[in-house]
Amino acid sequence: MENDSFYDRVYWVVRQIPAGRVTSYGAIAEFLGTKGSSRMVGYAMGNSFKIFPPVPAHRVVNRIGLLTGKHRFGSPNLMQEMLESEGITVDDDQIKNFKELFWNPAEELDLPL
DNA sequence: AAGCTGACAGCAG
DNA sequence: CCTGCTGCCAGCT
Repeated sequence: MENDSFYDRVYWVVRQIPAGRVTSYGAIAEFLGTKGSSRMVGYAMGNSFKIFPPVPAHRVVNRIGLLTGKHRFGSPNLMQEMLESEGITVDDDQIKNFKELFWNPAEELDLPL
C-alpha cells in the first residue's frame, strides 16, 4: 500500500485474492488502470517469488483460466497442486469452472484508488 | 543511458 | 476455426 511501485500494487491485489479463487492478469491490469499492461502483471508475478510476503501467484492465471505460468513455480505441477489444494479443479492446466471461481478485484474490492 | 524483456490480450489473416 | 502478430508499459541488464 505504501508502495508506489506498480509491481507492489500488483502484489497487493494478488494478496487480496481469497483462497479457492482465481483472477486474470488482465483483470488486475485493468483494475490498476493499465489494462494494456497485462503483461506487466505477469512479469511482476515472475518476481513475486523473490519478494516478501510471498504472493499467491498460483491464483493468477490468464483470461481463459490456463496455468500459463506454472513453469515459474519451479515445478510444472506445483501450481496445479496448490490450486487443487485450495479446492480448485484443474484439468490439463485448465481451471474448471473458471468463470465461477473468477475473482474480480474491481467488483469484489471497493478500493477508492 | 538505451534497449530488451515478459506467467497477456485482442485483432487480423 | 485456428495460428500468428502487434500493442502495451514498467522493471531489469
